[in-house]
Amino acid sequence: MGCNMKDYLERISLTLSENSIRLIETASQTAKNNYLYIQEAGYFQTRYPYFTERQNLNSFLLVYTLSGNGRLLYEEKEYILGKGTVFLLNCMNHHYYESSKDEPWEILWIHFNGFNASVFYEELTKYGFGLINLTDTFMLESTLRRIISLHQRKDVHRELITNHLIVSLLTELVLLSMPKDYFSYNIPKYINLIKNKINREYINPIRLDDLALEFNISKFHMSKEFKKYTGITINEYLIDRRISHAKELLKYSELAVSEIAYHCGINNVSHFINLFKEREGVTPNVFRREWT
DNA sequence: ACCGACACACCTAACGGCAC
DNA sequence: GTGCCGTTAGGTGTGTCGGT
Repeated sequence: MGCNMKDYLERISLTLSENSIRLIETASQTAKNNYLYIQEAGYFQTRYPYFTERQNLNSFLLVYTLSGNGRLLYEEKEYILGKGTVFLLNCMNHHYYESSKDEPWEILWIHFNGFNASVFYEELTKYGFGLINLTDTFMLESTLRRIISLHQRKDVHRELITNHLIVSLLTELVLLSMPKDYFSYNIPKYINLIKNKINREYINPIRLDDLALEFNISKFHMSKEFKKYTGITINEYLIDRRISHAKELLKYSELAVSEIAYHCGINNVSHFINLFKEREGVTPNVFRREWT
């Protein structure tokens, strides 16, 4: 091995209690190609001088503190790990964590990887890396224990179930880590009013200038805020609504494509076909044939 | 919270292809 | 030929970045 940046680094001091558990797994090819899968998992009761330092390991590490205190260094910042905190690391990045000197540090942890694992990590760190503090830790703790138990028992279906468990666990964490702004109670009123208007009136032409005028707000600001709180642009929302209605008419009516376009507020057939194909991958008629 | 500028997605119009 | 579906090119409205 050379000495370039890609080199794997690991320094460890394992100071563990006797009832600690470390499971090392070898996932099947199916799991590696299609699932989120466990590489290692365990329950550690650690005490000083327990520590781990690593870099360039192709794995994600989730650690949940059951009790005691730990310390984490990641992306040049220090974090104190108390009871109930969770963190998720990309082990390619340099990281160091250790048990505190004062009291034992008790943790549940999983090293995982797999299809789209990085998507969850990126989603979770979209607004920067941080510890996650849970008010209700029951789901997380029981899920981690169940994953460990599945692998201890060598359960026949462990890979499939573990995939499901990791996905739902990460989904929960992503939702919890979202900034408060993204929850409904902080959404400006006019965002929902715009949505309602589009839902009611998508058959008519709807222009940004008119919306801005109606809600007495700058067009630019309105566009930006709508995208921020809904994840899509106003026009995209409008088109989604129209295409959804079109799909319903294609499936459950005998109307011609040109008629359907008109009924959905798109007064130009060719444009309707373009939009439909772009979103559904097939033209309206092909879609109709596939569904009837 | 608002605005200017610019890239680009959207929309329109014109037209080609196909079935009848 | 006629009607309907689908493609394409070019003008225009929209989204977004960066600034106030």
